[in-house]
Amino acid sequence: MKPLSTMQERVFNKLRDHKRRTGALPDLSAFARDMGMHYVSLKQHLEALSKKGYVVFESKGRGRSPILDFPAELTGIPVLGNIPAGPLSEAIMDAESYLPLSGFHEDHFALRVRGDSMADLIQDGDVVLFNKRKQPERSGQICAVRVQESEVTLKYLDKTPESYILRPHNPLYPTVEVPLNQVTVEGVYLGLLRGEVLAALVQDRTYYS
Amino acid sequence: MKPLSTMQERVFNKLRDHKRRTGALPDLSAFARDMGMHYVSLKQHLEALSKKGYVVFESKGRGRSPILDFPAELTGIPVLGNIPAGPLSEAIMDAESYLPLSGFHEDHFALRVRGDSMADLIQDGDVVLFNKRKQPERSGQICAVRVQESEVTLKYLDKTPESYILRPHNPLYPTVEVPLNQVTVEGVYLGLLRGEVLAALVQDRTYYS
DNA sequence: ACCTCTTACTACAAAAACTATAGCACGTGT
DNA sequence: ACACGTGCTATAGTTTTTGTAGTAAGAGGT
Repeated sequence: MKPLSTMQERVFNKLRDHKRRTGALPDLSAFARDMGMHYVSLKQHLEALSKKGYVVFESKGRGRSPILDFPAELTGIPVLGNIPAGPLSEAIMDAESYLPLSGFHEDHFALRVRGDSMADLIQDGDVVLFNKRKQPERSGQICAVRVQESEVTLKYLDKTPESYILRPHNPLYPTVEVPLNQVTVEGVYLGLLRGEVLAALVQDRTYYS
Repeated sequence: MKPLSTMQERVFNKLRDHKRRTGALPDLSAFARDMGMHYVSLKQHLEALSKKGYVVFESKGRGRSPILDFPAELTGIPVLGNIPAGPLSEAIMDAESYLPLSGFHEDHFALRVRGDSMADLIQDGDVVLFNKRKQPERSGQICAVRVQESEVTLKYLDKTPESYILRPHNPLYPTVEVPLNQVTVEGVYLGLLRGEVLAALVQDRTYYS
Protein backbone atom coordinates (compact mmCIF):
# COMPACT_ATOMS: atom_id res chain seq x y z
CA MET A 1 0.00 0.00 0.00
CA LYS A 2 1.33 3.35 -1.04
CA PRO A 3 2.58 5.70 1.67
CA LEU A 4 0.61 8.76 2.71
CA SER A 5 1.79 12.32 2.87
CA THR A 6 1.56 14.32 6.10
CA MET A 7 -1.78 15.96 5.38
CA GLN A 8 -3.29 12.85 3.85
CA GLU A 9 -2.47 10.93 6.99
CA ARG A 10 -3.98 13.64 9.21
CA VAL A 11 -7.15 13.59 7.14
CA PHE A 12 -7.30 9.81 7.26
CA ASN A 13 -6.81 9.65 11.03
CA LYS A 14 -9.38 12.33 11.73
CA LEU A 15 -11.80 10.51 9.46
CA ARG A 16 -11.25 7.26 11.35
CA ASP A 17 -11.74 9.03 14.67
CA HIS A 18 -14.96 10.54 13.46
CA LYS A 19 -16.24 7.17 12.36
CA ARG A 20 -15.39 5.67 15.74
CA ARG A 21 -17.01 8.53 17.67
CA THR A 22 -20.18 9.00 15.68
CA GLY A 23 -20.52 5.82 13.63
CA ALA A 24 -20.99 7.75 10.43
CA LEU A 25 -18.85 9.90 8.20
CA PRO A 26 -19.12 13.68 8.11
CA ASP A 27 -20.08 16.10 5.36
CA LEU A 28 -17.14 17.35 3.38
CA SER A 29 -17.77 20.99 4.26
CA ALA A 30 -18.28 20.39 7.94
CA PHE A 31 -15.25 18.13 7.99
CA ALA A 32 -13.14 20.74 6.21
CA ARG A 33 -14.16 23.35 8.76
CA ASP A 34 -13.28 20.93 11.51
CA MET A 35 -9.83 20.42 10.08
CA GLY A 36 -9.32 24.16 9.61
CA MET A 37 -8.85 23.44 5.94
CA HIS A 38 -10.46 24.58 2.73
CA TYR A 39 -13.14 22.41 1.15
CA VAL A 40 -11.22 22.08 -2.10
CA SER A 41 -8.03 21.05 -0.31
CA LEU A 42 -9.90 18.40 1.63
CA LYS A 43 -11.42 17.11 -1.56
CA GLN A 44 -8.01 16.82 -3.16
CA HIS A 45 -6.75 14.84 -0.18
CA LEU A 46 -9.74 12.53 -0.30
CA GLU A 47 -9.18 11.96 -4.00
CA ALA A 48 -5.56 11.11 -3.30
CA LEU A 49 -6.59 8.74 -0.47
CA SER A 50 -9.11 7.15 -2.80
CA LYS A 51 -6.52 6.62 -5.53
CA LYS A 52 -4.22 4.98 -3.02
CA GLY A 53 -7.03 2.74 -1.77
CA TYR A 54 -7.39 4.09 1.78
CA VAL A 55 -10.96 5.32 1.37
CA VAL A 56 -13.86 4.98 -1.02
CA PHE A 57 -14.67 8.41 -2.37
CA GLU A 58 -17.02 9.02 -5.26
CA SER A 59 -18.36 12.38 -6.25
CA LYS A 60 -21.96 12.41 -7.39
CA GLY A 61 -22.26 15.89 -8.86
CA ARG A 62 -23.07 19.35 -7.66
CA GLY A 63 -25.39 19.47 -4.69
CA ARG A 64 -25.36 15.71 -4.24
CA SER A 65 -23.77 14.12 -1.22
CA PRO A 66 -20.72 12.14 -2.29
CA ILE A 67 -20.00 8.60 -1.22
CA LEU A 68 -17.35 8.45 1.46
CA ASP A 69 -16.41 5.34 3.39
CA PHE A 70 -13.61 3.02 4.27
CA PRO A 71 -13.04 -0.01 2.07
CA ALA A 72 -14.05 -3.39 3.48
CA GLU A 73 -10.40 -4.38 3.93
CA LEU A 74 -9.95 -1.68 6.55
CA THR A 75 -13.13 -2.04 8.59
CA GLY A 76 -14.23 -5.65 8.10
CA ILE A 77 -12.89 -8.74 9.75
CA PRO A 78 -10.89 -10.84 7.27
CA VAL A 79 -12.32 -14.31 6.63
CA LEU A 80 -9.59 -16.82 5.87
CA GLY A 81 -10.34 -19.88 3.78
CA ASN A 82 -7.66 -21.97 5.35
CA ILE A 83 -4.50 -21.04 7.17
CA PRO A 84 -1.53 -22.73 5.52
CA ALA A 85 2.00 -22.85 6.89
CA GLY A 86 3.56 -19.42 7.28
CA PRO A 87 2.79 -16.39 9.39
CA LEU A 88 -0.81 -15.43 10.09
CA SER A 89 -0.31 -11.89 8.80
CA GLU A 90 0.40 -13.32 5.38
CA ALA A 91 -2.84 -15.33 5.33
CA ILE A 92 -4.76 -12.21 6.31
CA MET A 93 -3.36 -10.46 3.26
CA ASP A 94 -5.34 -12.65 0.91
CA ALA A 95 -8.57 -13.00 2.87
CA GLU A 96 -11.42 -14.50 0.84
CA SER A 97 -13.90 -11.95 2.16
CA TYR A 98 -14.63 -9.54 5.01
CA LEU A 99 -17.27 -9.51 7.74
CA PRO A 100 -18.61 -6.04 8.48
CA LEU A 101 -18.90 -6.38 12.26
CA SER A 102 -18.64 -3.00 13.90
CA GLY A 103 -16.83 -2.88 17.19
CA PHE A 104 -14.29 -5.47 16.23
CA HIS A 105 -11.55 -5.06 13.76
CA GLU A 106 -7.87 -4.73 14.40
CA ASP A 107 -7.42 -7.61 16.81
CA HIS A 108 -9.74 -10.04 15.09
CA PHE A 109 -9.94 -12.49 12.24
CA ALA A 110 -12.33 -15.21 11.13
CA LEU A 111 -11.65 -18.70 9.86
CA ARG A 112 -13.78 -20.88 7.63
CA VAL A 113 -13.45 -24.22 9.37
CA ARG A 114 -12.41 -27.34 7.48
CA GLY A 115 -12.74 -30.75 9.10
CA ASP A 116 -14.69 -31.93 12.09
CA SER A 117 -12.22 -32.14 14.96
CA MET A 118 -14.57 -29.93 17.00
CA ALA A 119 -17.80 -31.56 15.78
CA ASP A 120 -20.62 -31.33 16.69
CA LEU A 121 -19.90 -28.07 18.46
CA ILE A 122 -18.26 -26.53 15.41
CA GLN A 123 -19.21 -27.89 12.01
CA ASP A 124 -17.33 -28.10 8.76
CA GLY A 125 -18.01 -24.84 6.93
CA ASP A 126 -18.67 -22.69 9.99
CA VAL A 127 -16.99 -19.31 10.13
CA VAL A 128 -15.37 -18.86 13.52
CA LEU A 129 -14.34 -15.51 14.95
CA PHE A 130 -11.05 -15.14 16.86
CA ASN A 131 -9.11 -12.57 18.80
CA LYS A 132 -5.53 -12.79 17.61
CA ARG A 133 -3.96 -10.60 20.28
CA LYS A 134 -5.22 -12.24 23.47
CA GLN A 135 -3.63 -15.35 24.91
CA PRO A 136 -5.94 -17.88 26.54
CA GLU A 137 -6.32 -17.16 30.24
CA ARG A 138 -8.67 -19.93 31.30
CA SER A 139 -8.02 -23.60 30.78
CA GLY A 140 -10.21 -25.30 28.23
CA GLN A 141 -10.78 -22.33 25.95
CA ILE A 142 -11.15 -23.03 22.27
CA CYS A 143 -8.18 -21.71 20.33
CA ALA A 144 -6.76 -21.65 16.83
CA VAL A 145 -3.37 -23.26 17.34
CA ARG A 146 -0.45 -24.06 15.11
CA VAL A 147 1.90 -26.90 16.02
CA GLN A 148 5.34 -26.07 14.70
CA GLU A 149 4.94 -25.15 11.05
CA SER A 150 1.81 -27.12 10.29
CA GLU A 151 -1.68 -25.85 9.39
CA VAL A 152 -3.78 -24.12 12.00
CA THR A 153 -6.26 -26.33 13.84
CA LEU A 154 -9.08 -25.75 16.31
CA LYS A 155 -8.85 -27.35 19.75
CA TYR A 156 -9.62 -26.95 23.42
CA LEU A 157 -6.38 -25.76 24.96
CA ASP A 158 -5.09 -26.73 28.41
CA LYS A 159 -1.75 -25.57 29.74
CA THR A 160 0.62 -27.51 31.98
CA PRO A 161 3.94 -26.12 33.25
CA GLU A 162 5.87 -27.38 30.24
CA SER A 163 3.31 -28.30 27.56
CA TYR A 164 -0.02 -27.58 25.90
CA ILE A 165 -2.73 -30.21 25.75
CA LEU A 166 -4.71 -30.04 22.51
CA ARG A 167 -8.12 -31.61 23.04
CA PRO A 168 -10.64 -32.06 20.21
CA HIS A 169 -14.38 -32.02 20.85
CA ASN A 170 -14.91 -34.97 18.54
CA PRO A 171 -13.97 -38.14 20.44
CA LEU A 172 -12.85 -39.79 17.19
CA TYR A 173 -9.79 -37.54 17.18
CA PRO A 174 -6.87 -38.00 19.55
CA THR A 175 -5.88 -35.64 22.34
CA VAL A 176 -2.24 -34.69 21.97
CA GLU A 177 0.31 -33.08 24.26
CA VAL A 178 2.93 -30.77 22.75
CA PRO A 179 5.88 -28.94 24.34
CA LEU A 180 5.22 -25.23 24.89
CA ASN A 181 7.77 -23.99 22.39
CA GLN A 182 6.27 -25.98 19.52
CA VAL A 183 2.84 -24.36 19.83
CA THR A 184 1.70 -20.97 18.55
CA VAL A 185 -1.71 -19.75 19.69
CA GLU A 186 -2.97 -17.78 16.70
CA GLY A 187 -6.31 -16.78 18.21
CA VAL A 188 -8.81 -17.24 21.02
CA TYR A 189 -12.38 -18.24 20.17
CA LEU A 190 -15.02 -15.54 20.33
CA GLY A 191 -18.04 -16.82 18.41
CA LEU A 192 -19.22 -18.27 15.15
CA LEU A 193 -21.55 -17.96 12.20
CA ARG A 194 -23.23 -20.88 10.46
CA GLY A 195 -25.44 -21.32 7.43
CA GLU A 196 -27.16 -18.66 5.38
CA VAL A 197 -26.31 -15.95 7.87
CA LEU A 198 -22.97 -15.81 6.11
CA ALA A 199 -24.37 -14.97 2.71
CA ALA A 200 -26.22 -12.03 4.23
CA LEU A 201 -23.13 -10.63 5.90
CA VAL A 202 -20.39 -11.42 3.43
CA GLN A 203 -21.83 -9.20 0.80
CA ASP A 204 -19.32 -7.13 -1.07
CA ARG A 205 -20.30 -3.58 -0.31
CA THR A 206 -21.23 -2.06 -3.62
CA TYR A 207 -22.17 1.58 -3.77
CA TYR A 208 -25.24 2.94 -5.44
CA SER A 209 -26.74 6.21 -6.57
CA MET B 1 -49.63 0.81 13.93
CA LYS B 2 -51.59 3.65 12.44
CA PRO B 3 -53.07 3.19 8.98
CA LEU B 4 -51.60 4.94 5.96
CA SER B 5 -53.37 7.15 3.45
CA THR B 6 -53.30 6.27 -0.25
CA MET B 7 -50.37 8.47 -1.14
CA GLN B 8 -48.44 7.65 2.01
CA GLU B 9 -48.69 3.98 1.18
CA ARG B 10 -47.53 4.56 -2.39
CA VAL B 11 -44.53 6.51 -1.12
CA PHE B 12 -43.74 3.84 1.43
CA ASN B 13 -43.92 1.01 -1.10
CA LYS B 14 -41.83 2.83 -3.66
CA LEU B 15 -39.28 3.57 -0.97
CA ARG B 16 -39.12 -0.09 0.00
CA ASP B 17 -38.70 -1.08 -3.65
CA HIS B 18 -35.89 1.39 -4.10
CA LYS B 19 -34.12 0.03 -1.06
CA ARG B 20 -34.46 -3.51 -2.38
CA ARG B 21 -33.24 -2.57 -5.86
CA THR B 22 -30.36 -0.32 -5.02
CA GLY B 23 -29.59 -1.04 -1.36
CA ALA B 24 -29.69 2.64 -0.46
CA LEU B 25 -32.34 5.29 -0.21
CA PRO B 26 -32.75 8.03 -2.80
CA ASP B 27 -32.47 11.81 -2.61
CA LEU B 28 -35.75 13.50 -1.85
CA SER B 29 -35.71 15.52 -5.07
CA ALA B 30 -34.81 12.60 -7.30
CA PHE B 31 -37.37 10.48 -5.53
CA ALA B 32 -40.05 13.14 -5.94
CA ARG B 33 -39.32 13.33 -9.69
CA ASP B 34 -39.52 9.56 -9.82
CA MET B 35 -42.92 9.58 -8.20
CA GLY B 36 -44.14 12.39 -10.47
CA MET B 37 -44.71 14.40 -7.32
CA HIS B 38 -43.55 17.70 -5.97
CA TYR B 39 -40.67 17.81 -3.49
CA VAL B 40 -42.76 19.51 -0.83
CA SER B 41 -45.55 16.95 -1.14
CA LEU B 42 -43.07 14.13 -0.78
CA LYS B 43 -41.59 15.76 2.28
CA GLN B 44 -45.00 16.06 3.88
CA HIS B 45 -45.66 12.41 3.21
CA LEU B 46 -42.35 11.42 4.71
CA GLU B 47 -43.07 13.52 7.77
CA ALA B 48 -46.42 11.79 8.14
CA LEU B 49 -44.77 8.37 7.71
CA SER B 50 -42.17 9.34 10.28
CA LYS B 51 -44.81 10.42 12.79
CA LYS B 52 -46.61 7.13 12.32
CA GLY B 53 -43.36 5.20 12.78
CA TYR B 54 -43.00 3.74 9.30
CA VAL B 55 -39.76 5.50 8.46
CA VAL B 56 -37.03 7.45 10.19
CA PHE B 57 -36.93 10.93 8.69
CA GLU B 58 -34.97 13.79 10.15
CA SER B 59 -34.38 17.09 8.39
CA LYS B 60 -30.97 18.61 8.93
CA GLY B 61 -31.45 22.08 7.54
CA ARG B 62 -31.17 23.79 4.20
CA GLY B 63 -28.76 22.20 1.78
CA ARG B 64 -28.02 19.34 4.16
CA SER B 65 -29.02 15.84 3.22
CA PRO B 66 -31.70 14.59 5.60
CA ILE B 67 -31.65 11.25 7.34
CA LEU B 68 -34.02 8.78 5.73
CA ASP B 69 -34.23 5.11 6.60
CA PHE B 70 -36.51 2.36 7.78
CA PRO B 71 -36.67 1.65 11.50
CA ALA B 72 -35.03 -1.54 12.72
CA GLU B 73 -38.43 -3.18 13.31
CA LEU B 74 -39.14 -3.11 9.59
CA THR B 75 -35.82 -4.18 8.10
CA GLY B 76 -34.19 -6.29 10.79
CA ILE B 77 -34.99 -9.85 11.69
CA PRO B 78 -36.77 -10.06 15.05
CA VAL B 79 -34.91 -12.00 17.72
CA LEU B 80 -37.28 -13.76 20.09
CA GLY B 81 -36.21 -14.52 23.63
CA ASN B 82 -38.48 -17.48 23.96
CA ILE B 83 -41.64 -18.46 22.15
CA PRO B 84 -44.40 -19.02 24.65
CA ALA B 85 -47.78 -20.53 23.91
CA GLY B 86 -49.83 -18.51 21.46
CA PRO B 87 -49.39 -17.52 17.85
CA LEU B 88 -45.93 -16.74 16.48
CA SER B 89 -47.01 -13.36 15.16
CA GLU B 90 -47.67 -12.26 18.72
CA ALA B 91 -44.22 -13.26 19.89
CA ILE B 92 -42.71 -11.30 16.99
CA MET B 93 -44.47 -8.19 18.21
CA ASP B 94 -42.34 -8.01 21.32
CA ALA B 95 -39.02 -9.08 19.89
CA GLU B 96 -36.10 -8.45 22.25
CA SER B 97 -33.93 -7.07 19.44
CA TYR B 98 -33.40 -7.07 15.68
CA LEU B 99 -30.66 -8.45 13.44
CA PRO B 100 -29.80 -6.18 10.53
CA LEU B 101 -29.29 -8.88 7.92
CA SER B 102 -29.94 -7.49 4.48
CA GLY B 103 -31.57 -9.81 2.00
CA PHE B 104 -33.77 -11.44 4.55
CA HIS B 105 -36.67 -9.94 6.30
CA GLU B 106 -40.31 -10.66 5.86
CA ASP B 107 -40.18 -14.43 5.95
CA HIS B 108 -37.64 -14.75 8.71
CA PHE B 109 -37.21 -14.65 12.44
CA ALA B 110 -34.54 -15.61 14.93
CA LEU B 111 -34.76 -17.45 18.22
CA ARG B 112 -32.46 -17.31 21.21
CA VAL B 113 -32.24 -20.96 22.10
CA ARG B 114 -32.94 -22.21 25.60
CA GLY B 115 -32.05 -25.73 26.58
CA ASP B 116 -29.77 -28.30 25.01
CA SER B 117 -32.02 -30.68 23.10
CA MET B 118 -29.91 -30.06 19.99
CA ALA B 119 -26.55 -30.00 21.80
CA ASP B 120 -23.76 -30.04 20.83
CA LEU B 121 -24.84 -28.88 17.40
CA ILE B 122 -26.84 -25.97 18.79
CA GLN B 123 -25.90 -24.61 22.20
CA ASP B 124 -27.90 -22.89 24.88
CA GLY B 125 -27.78 -19.17 24.09
CA ASP B 126 -27.25 -19.50 20.34
CA VAL B 127 -29.40 -17.32 18.11
CA VAL B 128 -30.88 -19.45 15.34
CA LEU B 129 -32.30 -18.06 12.13
CA PHE B 130 -35.50 -19.49 10.63
CA ASN B 131 -37.68 -19.13 7.59
CA LYS B 132 -41.26 -19.02 8.83
CA ARG B 133 -42.98 -19.35 5.46
CA LYS B 134 -41.36 -22.46 4.05
CA GLN B 135 -42.40 -25.93 5.09
CA PRO B 136 -39.67 -28.56 5.40
CA GLU B 137 -39.20 -30.38 2.11
CA ARG B 138 -36.45 -32.82 2.98
CA SER B 139 -36.60 -35.30 5.82
CA GLY B 140 -34.33 -34.59 8.75
CA GLN B 141 -34.29 -30.81 8.49
CA ILE B 142 -34.00 -28.87 11.71
CA CYS B 143 -37.23 -27.04 12.48
CA ALA B 144 -38.82 -24.89 15.14
CA VAL B 145 -41.90 -26.91 16.00
CA ARG B 146 -44.81 -26.47 18.36
CA VAL B 147 -46.68 -29.51 19.67
CA GLN B 148 -50.27 -28.49 20.29
CA GLU B 149 -50.18 -25.35 22.44
CA SER B 150 -46.85 -25.91 24.12
CA GLU B 151 -43.62 -23.89 23.80
CA VAL B 152 -41.67 -24.00 20.56
CA THR B 153 -38.80 -26.48 20.48
CA LEU B 154 -35.97 -27.27 18.08
CA LYS B 155 -35.82 -30.74 16.58
CA TYR B 156 -34.90 -32.74 13.49
CA LEU B 157 -38.19 -33.32 11.70
CA ASP B 158 -39.18 -36.47 9.79
CA LYS B 159 -42.56 -36.94 8.23
CA THR B 160 -44.53 -40.17 7.92
CA PRO B 161 -47.96 -40.45 6.24
CA GLU B 162 -49.83 -39.67 9.45
CA SER B 163 -47.29 -38.27 11.90
CA TYR B 164 -44.20 -36.19 12.52
CA ILE B 165 -41.14 -37.67 14.22
CA LEU B 166 -39.36 -35.13 16.43
CA ARG B 167 -35.76 -36.16 16.89
CA PRO B 168 -33.32 -34.29 19.18
CA HIS B 169 -29.60 -34.15 18.47
CA ASN B 170 -28.80 -34.76 22.10
CA PRO B 171 -29.18 -38.51 22.79
CA LEU B 172 -30.21 -37.74 26.38
CA TYR B 173 -33.56 -36.50 25.09
CA PRO B 174 -36.27 -38.82 23.76
CA THR B 175 -37.42 -39.04 20.16
CA VAL B 176 -41.17 -38.58 20.01
CA GLU B 177 -43.81 -39.25 17.37
CA VAL B 178 -46.79 -36.92 17.14
CA PRO B 179 -49.92 -37.00 14.92
CA LEU B 180 -49.75 -34.51 12.03
CA ASN B 181 -52.58 -32.31 13.26
CA GLN B 182 -50.95 -31.71 16.65
CA VAL B 183 -47.77 -30.23 15.17
CA THR B 184 -47.19 -26.70 13.86
CA VAL B 185 -43.93 -26.08 12.01
CA GLU B 186 -43.11 -22.48 12.91
CA GLY B 187 -39.89 -22.26 10.93
CA VAL B 188 -37.20 -24.08 9.00
CA TYR B 189 -33.56 -23.76 10.10
CA LEU B 190 -31.33 -21.48 8.07
CA GLY B 191 -28.28 -20.77 10.16
CA LEU B 192 -27.07 -19.53 13.51
CA LEU B 193 -24.96 -17.03 15.42
CA ARG B 194 -22.99 -17.82 18.56
CA GLY B 195 -20.91 -15.82 21.01
CA GLU B 196 -19.69 -12.27 20.71
CA VAL B 197 -20.79 -12.02 17.10
CA LEU B 198 -24.20 -11.22 18.49
CA ALA B 199 -23.12 -8.16 20.44
CA ALA B 200 -21.64 -6.73 17.25
CA LEU B 201 -24.83 -7.22 15.24
CA VAL B 202 -27.56 -6.57 17.76
CA GLN B 203 -26.74 -2.93 18.13
CA ASP B 204 -29.61 -0.55 18.16
CA ARG B 205 -29.17 1.65 15.16
CA THR B 206 -28.73 5.19 16.36
CA TYR B 207 -28.55 8.04 13.94
CA TYR B 208 -25.88 10.67 13.88
CA SER B 209 -25.06 14.00 12.27
C1' DA C 1 15.66 23.11 -16.37
C1' DC C 2 11.64 20.37 -16.34
C1' DC C 3 8.14 17.59 -14.60
C1' DT C 4 5.22 15.65 -10.98
C1' DC C 5 3.14 15.61 -6.47
C1' DT C 6 1.39 18.01 -2.54
C1' DT C 7 -0.78 21.70 -0.61
C1' DA C 8 -3.77 25.63 -0.78
C1' DC C 9 -6.69 29.32 -2.41
C1' DT C 10 -10.45 32.29 -5.17
C1' DA C 11 -14.45 32.56 -7.82
C1' DC C 12 -18.30 30.72 -9.88
C1' DA C 13 -22.07 27.12 -10.99
C1' DA C 14 -25.36 23.49 -10.07
C1' DA C 15 -28.20 20.69 -7.29
C1' DA C 16 -30.55 19.51 -3.00
C1' DA C 17 -33.00 20.82 0.82
C1' DC C 18 -35.72 23.98 3.62
C1' DT C 19 -39.38 27.79 4.53
C1' DA C 20 -43.40 30.23 3.80
C1' DT C 21 -47.44 30.68 1.65
C1' DA C 22 -51.51 29.52 -0.90
C1' DG C 23 -55.00 26.84 -3.45
C1' DC C 24 -58.23 22.77 -3.78
C1' DA C 25 -60.92 18.67 -2.43
C1' DC C 26 -63.13 16.08 1.07
C1' DG C 27 -64.67 14.94 4.99
C1' DT C 28 -66.69 16.05 10.22
C1' DG C 29 -69.06 18.45 13.56
C1' DT C 30 -72.06 22.29 14.91
C1' DA D 1 -75.07 25.93 5.60
C1' DC D 2 -70.89 26.85 7.67
C1' DA D 3 -66.44 26.52 9.81
C1' DC D 4 -62.60 23.64 10.48
C1' DG D 5 -59.15 20.27 9.97
C1' DT D 6 -56.72 16.98 6.96
C1' DG D 7 -54.64 15.36 2.80
C1' DC D 8 -52.59 16.72 -1.30
C1' DT D 9 -50.46 19.88 -4.50
C1' DA D 10 -47.93 23.87 -6.12
C1' DT D 11 -44.93 28.45 -6.49
C1' DA D 12 -41.26 31.34 -5.12
C1' DG D 13 -37.30 32.38 -2.66
C1' DT D 14 -33.24 31.18 0.70
C1' DT D 15 -29.36 28.45 2.53
C1' DT D 16 -25.93 24.87 2.25
C1' DT D 17 -23.34 21.58 0.21
C1' DT D 18 -20.89 20.02 -3.50
C1' DG D 19 -18.42 20.40 -7.75
C1' DT D 20 -15.42 22.78 -11.61
C1' DA D 21 -11.85 25.70 -13.30
C1' DG D 22 -7.97 28.08 -12.79
C1' DT D 23 -3.89 29.78 -10.19
C1' DA D 24 0.21 29.25 -7.44
C1' DA D 25 4.00 28.07 -4.43
C1' DG D 26 7.23 24.60 -2.56
C1' DA D 27 9.55 19.71 -2.52
C1' DG D 28 11.70 16.06 -4.92
C1' DG D 29 13.37 13.50 -8.71
C1' DT D 30 15.27 13.09 -13.63
